[in-house]
Amino acid sequence: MSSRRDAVHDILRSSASFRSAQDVYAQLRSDGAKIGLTTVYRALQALADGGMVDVLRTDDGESVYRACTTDSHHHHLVCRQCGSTVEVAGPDVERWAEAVGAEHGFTEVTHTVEVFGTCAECSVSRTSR
Amino acid sequence: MSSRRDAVHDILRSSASFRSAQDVYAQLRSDGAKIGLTTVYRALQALADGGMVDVLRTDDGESVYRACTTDSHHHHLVCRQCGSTVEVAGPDVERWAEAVGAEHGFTEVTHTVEVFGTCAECSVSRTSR
DNA sequence: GGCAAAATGAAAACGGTTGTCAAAATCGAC
DNA sequence: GTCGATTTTGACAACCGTTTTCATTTTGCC
Ligand SMILES: [Zn+2]
Ligand SMILES: [Zn+2]
Ligand SMILES: [Zn+2]
Ligand SMILES: [Zn+2]
Repeated sequence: MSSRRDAVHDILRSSASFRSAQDVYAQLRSDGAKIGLTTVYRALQALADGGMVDVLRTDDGESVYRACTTDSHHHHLVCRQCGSTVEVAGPDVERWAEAVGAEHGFTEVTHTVEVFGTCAECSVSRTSR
Repeated sequence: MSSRRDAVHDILRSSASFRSAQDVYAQLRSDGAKIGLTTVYRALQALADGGMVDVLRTDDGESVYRACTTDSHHHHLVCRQCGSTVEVAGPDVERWAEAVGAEHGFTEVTHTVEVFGTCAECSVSRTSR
């Protein structure tokens, strides 16, 4: 179908970290791909809508995308420096969120949970500097 | 000190839901206050920096602020419809986040956790429509 | 009062994202 | 293959929340 969408998807699949639209666009262009920024935005949106990629917002309001390997519900442990990400499961957290919602009479309860830190690699390069 | 900052703070303290800068600005103006939008942004920023108010980002990228009553670390259960918010504690979640970080060699671990749902009141008005 | 420092706000700039719309690629008959 | 209809594309403009700028006003202090 859409080779451009596949190209965008491929970039994400080959990256361990969350990537922004402009980021993906820049890499595609430097890889020689003939694609416009608008199309990258549309592709990412479509992939996110279809549940093919995960999205989250950075502190400075940028949307970043990642092709996670786990199909089931999960969360992320993200390195603040290098952006490398580990998918993590938290059954206790899932239950806790549901319970908290129910306890206060809330329905259709969802949650956003992200964990940030400095990964081992970045810790080393920082302390050894 | 700053009477404008207090005015902004007061608006937040008198509201149970998270409010945006423009939102607070509109209310202050309609209350007859003589204040500029820039000052509202600055006041909210200062309050957030000083830990006087909590901030979170909505799905559409807007920063919203709330003067929480709890001084200690907590999270929020937010109604998707009316925005009314309950402060919730989750000791288990705190421990889980720390553990997950440590398990993967991450240091300086922080987390963002928010629970969303439809509050009891909004559920009623929805079903009875 | 007089003066330096801080606060204020109107307007412009910013930056990520979305809308527009005409051109290009793709599809589906014939 | 041709030709028209449909979809996709992308340069550019518009959008919108937020930040910066900078001249003016207010505040704190003597
Ligand atoms: Zn790292
Ligand atoms: Zn979860
Ligand atoms: Zn509600
Ligand atoms: Zn917490």
